[in-house]
Amino acid sequence: MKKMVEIFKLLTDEQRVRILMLLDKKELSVCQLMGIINASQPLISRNLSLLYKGGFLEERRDGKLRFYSISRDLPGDRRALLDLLRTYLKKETRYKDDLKTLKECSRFQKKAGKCDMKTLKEFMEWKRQKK
Amino acid sequence: MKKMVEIFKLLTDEQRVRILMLLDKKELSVCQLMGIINASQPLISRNLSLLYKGGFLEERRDGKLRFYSISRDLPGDRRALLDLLRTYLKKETRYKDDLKTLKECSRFQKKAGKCDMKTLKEFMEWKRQKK
DNA sequence: AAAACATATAAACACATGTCAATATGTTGA
DNA sequence: TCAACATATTGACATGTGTTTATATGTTTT
Repeated sequence: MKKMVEIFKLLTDEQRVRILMLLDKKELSVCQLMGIINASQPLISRNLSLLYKGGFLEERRDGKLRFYSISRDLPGDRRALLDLLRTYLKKETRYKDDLKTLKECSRFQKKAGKCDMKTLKEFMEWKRQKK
Repeated sequence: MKKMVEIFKLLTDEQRVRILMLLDKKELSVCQLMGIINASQPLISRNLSLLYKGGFLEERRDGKLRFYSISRDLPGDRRALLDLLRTYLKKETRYKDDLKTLKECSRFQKKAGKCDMKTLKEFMEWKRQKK
């Protein structure tokens, strides 16, 4: 029961939920998440670490980059929570906007042929100007 | 999305989850919950109030007593969360113990023919000695 | 080996939350 | 109306959590 409560605590932060829903679509690196969510690197790292320790994520290292994705053998309760989130966030602006930004970011990177911080900063700049 | 996060916050406290799972079985008054959960009255009241404001509960007044129960028109997300909790807490000791205590408490009250604090205190005492 | 880079971790602070003690509200019965 | 009772609310305090700044780790490139 305490375990369950600890899991809920992880979902108590909007940014963590956003990260989860983004990773639910696609494996992403820290700097990609920074670009999409527009938050500081330590904060993203910290929240990833918490979600990781909570059994939601798995990690893959590729050179300097670390990619995070939803764990392939996600425990049942966490799987159910993800399903629930997907269902009930579907219509929310913030959720839809994030998925849109994710696509834009992927396209931007493909064009640049890179996945480094400089490219991501450029993306963030481009995104900011679009408004 | 913020709304969803607020709902999770309610499930971040073990006592609130216990209350929810008890009410999931049966309508209960504040003093009954006190007896079963063995916590102070202000604390139970506060947590009931939070769950109520969060759309989980409905209230019925009968004289001095206030009975709480799971809202009959529970929003979908909260309904889904309750289902999830029921499923994944089923095997937990704390959950099973609480349900057992609930039954004992109901029996004790039926025998006493009352639902007042004095009776509940007696129940708590009886329960404590049984150990 | 050194410099540049991506990410993680630690320290410090502000802010939110849980809990208890005290008090208020509202109902029942004498 | 008053006393007894069930419940709600408030104020105060300790503890927990999110965020930022600064620093550490580990990898790649030159």
